[in-house]
Amino acid sequence: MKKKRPTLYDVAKEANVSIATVSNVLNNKDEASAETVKRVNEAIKYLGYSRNESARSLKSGESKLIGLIVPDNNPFFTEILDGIQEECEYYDWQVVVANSEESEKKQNQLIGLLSAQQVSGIILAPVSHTLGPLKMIENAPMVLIDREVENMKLSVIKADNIDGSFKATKTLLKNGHKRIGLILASPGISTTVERRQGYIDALNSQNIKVDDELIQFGGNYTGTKAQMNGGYQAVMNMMKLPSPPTAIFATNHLLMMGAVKAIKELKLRIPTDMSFIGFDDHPWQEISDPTFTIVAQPAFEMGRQAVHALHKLKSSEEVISTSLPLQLIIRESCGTVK
Amino acid sequence: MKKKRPTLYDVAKEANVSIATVSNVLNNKDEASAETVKRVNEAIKYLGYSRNESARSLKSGESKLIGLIVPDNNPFFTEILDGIQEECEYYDWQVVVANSEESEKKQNQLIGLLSAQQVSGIILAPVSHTLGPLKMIENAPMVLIDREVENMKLSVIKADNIDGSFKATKTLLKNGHKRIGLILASPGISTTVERRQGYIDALNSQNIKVDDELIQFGGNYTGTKAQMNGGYQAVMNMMKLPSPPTAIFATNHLLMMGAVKAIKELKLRIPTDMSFIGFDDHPWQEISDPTFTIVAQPAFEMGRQAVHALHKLKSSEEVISTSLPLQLIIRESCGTVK
DNA sequence: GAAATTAACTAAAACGTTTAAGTCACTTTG
DNA sequence: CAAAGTGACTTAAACGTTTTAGTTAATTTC
Repeated sequence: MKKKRPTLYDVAKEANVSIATVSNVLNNKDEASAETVKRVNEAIKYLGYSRNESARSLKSGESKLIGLIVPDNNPFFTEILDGIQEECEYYDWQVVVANSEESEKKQNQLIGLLSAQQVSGIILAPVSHTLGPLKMIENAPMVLIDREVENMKLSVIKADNIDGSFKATKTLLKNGHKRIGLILASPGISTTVERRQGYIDALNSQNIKVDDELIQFGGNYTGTKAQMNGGYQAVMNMMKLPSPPTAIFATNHLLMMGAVKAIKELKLRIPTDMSFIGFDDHPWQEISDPTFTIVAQPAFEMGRQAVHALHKLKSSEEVISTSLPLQLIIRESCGTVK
Repeated sequence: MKKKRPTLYDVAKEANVSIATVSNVLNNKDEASAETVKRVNEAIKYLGYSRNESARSLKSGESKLIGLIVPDNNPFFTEILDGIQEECEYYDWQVVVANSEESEKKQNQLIGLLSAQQVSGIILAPVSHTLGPLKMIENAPMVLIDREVENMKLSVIKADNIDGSFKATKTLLKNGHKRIGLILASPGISTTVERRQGYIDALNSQNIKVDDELIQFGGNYTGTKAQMNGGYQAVMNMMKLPSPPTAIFATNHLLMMGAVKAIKELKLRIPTDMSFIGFDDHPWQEISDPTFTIVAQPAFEMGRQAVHALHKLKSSEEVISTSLPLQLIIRESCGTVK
């Protein structure tokens, strides 16, 4: 079954040199004669030798792995992963993907497990506003993605949520809506705070009073089903109000699906009876009926930049903070108010 | 920035014992007195010690990592990843996720990189019918997922594609359809072969002749956009036929979306003008209008079972082959023929 | 033409574990 | 009461690399 892999020593014996020379050849250290290089390379090929990265990483204190900790394997983070993988190819890193399931305890455990693996760095989408005992983050360079934490100067690659939310809300306002329902995820993460802020800023800019009953948190629970259900309940709650909203803005993909489900169940038609703006673009939104206006996140790019930031952090201790612009894609789901 | 982590040696010094004793305590070897165990554990806590997995894996020849190689980061494989992660928690493994982008060359490279990392095993969704030089697979135990390869007795966890496809086709036939368009992915993978077979079996069972023009391969290209486009083109081609299909069966998620897009562009209504069955269930299919009848794959369960099969393979050299049943979920998208 | 430099190597230590093989002071056994 | 065990340790080797500090012979320098 599992054969013993050849080692440097085997190659050295085959090529009649010392293991140091083989190592030099492998690392292009330019200290061997052309003839020796050739002989060593032939031996490597003949034996099918490849490095043992465990040994290397023991020696160097660092593996060629980076850790990615996401709170959920949803399409948004999958696209981020895609970007991360693409950029990692350049640095010759592999990605260990772990799921914190929005649990702080699990997140901290995972940070521990990953740094035990001697990962070269960690890309983290934190589950809350704060990071636990700093001890852990001393072990591996860390870059935050999508979400920020308070009081720490860490590199973070995120979206400009305030602006994205502002633009979406403004669009609804321009279409004449005065009562706009906002469906947010958990209040414990920075994206929620920012998306709420953008909404409030937009209302303020038109001198419309913020009605807290129109702001619902649908993401207090974890897991796909629960988040969808959060969006569903949020709509149900809002529509029971004496003066229900004429438009709804759902600030993530799962909340959006739950919300649309509720709207459908209530036999309200989009955009005729209800205007709707969602978050996170996905192909199906282009083919659904109606097609959905959404705030699109540059998830792939975020992934790429996070890897880049990690590398920067490692090579020059430089802390990078980027807010990438969000794009409002107008489709059919928001009309003018009746 | 990066602090040196304490080692066994530091703990040993702190607790006034040898490193062997510390190691024994760490591994619950039951060779130390209760008092010593306590002292060692205190030292571990005090110093914030945790194992260096690189050293362990150098010694043991095996890391606590497993590799997952997918051809694409799509929702299907993401759900598989979810299942893999859940099951890995039990075995205390972490998952390195790599993307072969449906390229055989890349796939083989990745197998090499992962086994260089001394992964405990590899879960692979192969990009073609054959596996390259066997040399590679001797290095790490391997379990195939979703797709099979020829002439190799490897563990494989897959879906019963023939039956799933048979059931879907049969349903369309029962509804009176005689010309059913089939949209397949790349002919180079086993799922395509099987889904085609199920379709043919169903037609044969009703004595309906197979028309090759109704079988389109939409997945010869790689990448999300390209696959969707493949589905789109497939529909466009079929609808140009003198006698176009009255129903379409798209055999994966991306092809389905492309196909629906084309149908929409052609101003055909589902299910009034065209019946439709898709593949892979996703929440949006429940809220779209119409809702879609689909063949659902137990992706999460496949992930779990793959990890389990890997463990079985390692512990007892037992090769497991499983075909999990597919479920046809009937919704609104397929009606009776006019 | 002796001293210094260079090219092409090699020997050995080190990274942090695990483990086989001791050691030593006490029991236990027959 | 000598032999054999046992409990609680320790020593040192080994895993496969990288790297520092040599070594040796050939070549350059003045």
